[in-house]
Amino acid sequence: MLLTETSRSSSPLDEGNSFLVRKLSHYRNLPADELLPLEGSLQRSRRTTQPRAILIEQGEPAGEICVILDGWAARQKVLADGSRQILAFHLPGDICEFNALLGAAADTETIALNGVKSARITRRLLNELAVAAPRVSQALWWEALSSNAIQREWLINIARRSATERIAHLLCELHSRLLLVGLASSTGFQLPLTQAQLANACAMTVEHTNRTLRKLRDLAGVQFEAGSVDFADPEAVRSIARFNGDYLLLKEMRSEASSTPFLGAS
Amino acid sequence: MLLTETSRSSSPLDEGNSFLVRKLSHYRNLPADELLPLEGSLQRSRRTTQPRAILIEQGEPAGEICVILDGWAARQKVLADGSRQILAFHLPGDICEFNALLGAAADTETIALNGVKSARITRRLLNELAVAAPRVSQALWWEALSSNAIQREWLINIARRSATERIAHLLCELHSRLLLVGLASSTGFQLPLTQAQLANACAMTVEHTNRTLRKLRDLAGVQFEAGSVDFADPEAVRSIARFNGDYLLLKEMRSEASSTPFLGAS
DNA sequence: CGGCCGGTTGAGGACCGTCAACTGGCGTGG
DNA sequence: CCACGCCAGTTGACGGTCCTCAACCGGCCG
Repeated sequence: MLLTETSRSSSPLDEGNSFLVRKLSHYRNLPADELLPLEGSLQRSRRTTQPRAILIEQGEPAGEICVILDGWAARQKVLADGSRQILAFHLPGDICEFNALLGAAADTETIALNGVKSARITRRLLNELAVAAPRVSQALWWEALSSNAIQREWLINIARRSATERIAHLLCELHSRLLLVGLASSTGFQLPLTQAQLANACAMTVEHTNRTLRKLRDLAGVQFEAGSVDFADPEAVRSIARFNGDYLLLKEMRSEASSTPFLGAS
Repeated sequence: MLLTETSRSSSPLDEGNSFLVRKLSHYRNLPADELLPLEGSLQRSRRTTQPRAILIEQGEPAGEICVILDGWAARQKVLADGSRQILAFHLPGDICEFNALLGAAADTETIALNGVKSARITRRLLNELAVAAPRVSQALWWEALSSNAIQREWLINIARRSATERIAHLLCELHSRLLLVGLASSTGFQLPLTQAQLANACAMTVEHTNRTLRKLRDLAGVQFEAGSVDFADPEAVRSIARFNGDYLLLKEMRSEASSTPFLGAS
């Protein structure tokens, strides 16, 4: 069965923070006392964004990063002709706009795909975590690496794979990422995307995406309905996609990787 | 005329460091005394790599980053079938594998395209710079942002542009980046790439790349010969590519962007 | 000399985009 | 209440961009 946020939050304070914490804990063992400052801060900076509304505006020099507590977001670039290209999907537990920490204006915009609950991590908090919670700090930066690796894999997806492989690969990636935070079963997950958004992310037309989805259903029994996906045979889908999830960097960090990146107040 | 490294190095100590320093100085005004530790370190860690040889091996958990002092490199991912996809070109003054700082094993390999002179920046040096040379440290991290932005733009290039636009856009990007370090004239630059490498980076076949280059020559007078490119009409090429270089983040950093990222020793 | 590599050209076809039309669901407003 | 419009999804016909396969050229080097 598919887990939802509310069905698994244990305490009021914990509510909504757990996806990020759960993911970070996969990277590294994190003692509870190190997690408290992060969890508290996320709790205090919660906000809600409506579907289709802008979560992070282009040109916004934030100086803080955005954590998706619940819901899906998409990072996209607005092109000269007004069209948009989706560059990344942000799922619960993901961190958006790591580069905002340097004070750079975002050259992309991030929109909410469905109702999104988010929170912010300030530069100051990151500084404090680097000293007071080095393991948490490391895990956060590991997350940034993972995010870059996903960006690179998207390039490969579009550059080298056929339409069928491409869609299948994206679905496998989303499945793996959602599994990590407990938002997928072994054979399916909630997918709050229209075919147009799926098409955009895969650099295809809507029509061809539609036909490709049909093909995936015929080939591997992939079911799309009512905002959810079900893999009748997950291994078949991964095989079609030639999916290898190593790039997600999900395997545990070597703990002797003793660098603790943090931001110093200047 | 095209400038070469040797023709513009002023002092022996300065030799080969100047491309990085020149680029960083575009981001931010850097006092000479802050630059000394960086320049000295680069000087001490110089190494040379032969054409086609591996500069950074896949799986290598470096803990230090690599600076291209001279020559071109390519970051590429080896796929399951043994083929490779080029993800980025690294030009003189560029920094490779920023993620290596966290101790992550590289999931890509970086090869030298021609003879490459490189140097390393250790985590320890970055820590010291963050304290002793905050402006240099900021500029280095700004460079990392620029590198990520280029990665995103490559996705857009492959996702949304036709073959002609795609090649033209890549050429415009390389031109802008080389101009920044003084390695291009207003109408051309040295291009140490085979058509096969150009094709790979643009996700096209060699044959179609060849025909596209011919088309670019017919449309905009772009000349390819003997490892160099000449734009008869640079503005025409940019127009074909719909090139807008804002994503390169070349405009000067706001100096009130007062975050000083650095790595703390743990 | 022969082999290899990079570049070039041609013919044919596949994959995917374009254009067009139609469906069903949903909310709005007459 | 139904009419209407809009949006997401679906299907078909057609065409173009780009890939595949094949061949050839010139330069370089052993």
